Amino acid sequence: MTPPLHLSLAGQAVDVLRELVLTGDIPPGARVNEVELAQRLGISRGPLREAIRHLASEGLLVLAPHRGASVPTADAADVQALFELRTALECAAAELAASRRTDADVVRLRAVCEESRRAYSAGERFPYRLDLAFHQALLDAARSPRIAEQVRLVQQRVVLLRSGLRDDPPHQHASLDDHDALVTAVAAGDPLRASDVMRKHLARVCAQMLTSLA
Amino acid sequence: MTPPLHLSLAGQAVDVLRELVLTGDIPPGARVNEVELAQRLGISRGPLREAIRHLASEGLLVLAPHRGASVPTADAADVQALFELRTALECAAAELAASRRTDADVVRLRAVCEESRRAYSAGERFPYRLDLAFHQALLDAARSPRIAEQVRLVQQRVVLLRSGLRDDPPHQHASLDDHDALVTAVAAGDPLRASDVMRKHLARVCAQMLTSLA
DNA sequence: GTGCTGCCAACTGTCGACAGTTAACATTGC
DNA sequence: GCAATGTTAACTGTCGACAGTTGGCAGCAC
Repeated sequence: MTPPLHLSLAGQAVDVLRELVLTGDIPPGARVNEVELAQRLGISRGPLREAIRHLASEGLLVLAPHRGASVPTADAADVQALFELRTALECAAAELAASRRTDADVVRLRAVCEESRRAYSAGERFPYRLDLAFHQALLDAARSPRIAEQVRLVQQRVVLLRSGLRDDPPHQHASLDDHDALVTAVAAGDPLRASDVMRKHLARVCAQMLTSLA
Repeated sequence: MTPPLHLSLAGQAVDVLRELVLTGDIPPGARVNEVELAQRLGISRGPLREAIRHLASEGLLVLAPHRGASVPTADAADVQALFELRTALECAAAELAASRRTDADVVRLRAVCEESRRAYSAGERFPYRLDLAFHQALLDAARSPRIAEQVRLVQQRVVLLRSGLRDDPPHQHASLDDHDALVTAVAAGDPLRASDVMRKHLARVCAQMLTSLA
């Protein structure tokens, strides 16, 4: 049922390598050996190099001349800069979502929120998977393909940052409330409030990430 | 005086090819023949392919499997989506600039505005070069490297769109006023107004671009 | 004349090998 | 012992060639 979206070896290598980086299989700071990884993937260096350059353009790898690629490590300034970008994008998305949402969008957002609360009440931690699902649902409601694409890339970098953090934070309840408030603002068609709630939500997430970093 | 920032052939090819696309030397819709262009640049296909993929990641080329790269053509929906992204980014940049600007930033912004008015009064049209310089100065004042990087990429796409448009628009005086209003808001340290002015400015530019397209 | 079928040229995707550079190690002089 | 220097191994940057696919063209049937 899942058609091989990428027929080319380079395309497949992008997917595999992205997973290797995001799961921490290749940890931040580690370097990528082209010949070794090419053998491991059973392909030649050509397609692998294209995959490496592609992931570098997504920010999942950094390139140094004659020194190859490595997984980036982030300091506090990087986190702040990244969240400034994320805030710009997702606040705009929240505004647009509040302006353009359909009933189906609201239903979907509410469903994700409820599932999140169920999972949280069930004693488990707030699954990050559902957090991503919520933000994705909001992006769908915004109907702005380019903003959605950029948010996807930024979220990927955030996932990479999280992979370096071991302790899951205690702010999950606040995030659940933020999401609910966001849905309320979007459902009410209130772009300003949606943007404002999103801004505060991301400020909290960013602050928590900065403390986890230190 | 211009140090070869990219020693590698691939890096040089990126610069050359980017210029070929942005100047319209390779017009929108045209396809890129790897062997032919490689010979023309005096390099092999390997580095050129890397350059092509890089520009594709910047949105200056689109790739079709087994059909190579071509310069993208944009319709009204593309322009709108692009300007939604640009608005999200530059409004955030305007906000940050209003919060973080130094006296030197304000001086620089005012200088660019005055030079623009001088050039406009001199009978010439408002040089697009100075428009870019203004937005660049604003980004410098915002001090958000990731937002600045993304704006740079979006502006590049806008330049590509403009290359397909022959008639320069009559809204230049309005843009000059917008820029002045923006500087005033930034100098006053008023993020909300800066963002609002920027939003309206970009809405005007976008609308004008859409009419030029039709 | 029209539609289909098979061939063909052109181009992209991929590979293996060579050349150049970097960084680490060993060596030498002090 | 320490610093500077020569050496070497490993890795990246680059190249030319082969294989597979795509789209167009000619030829044939109708």
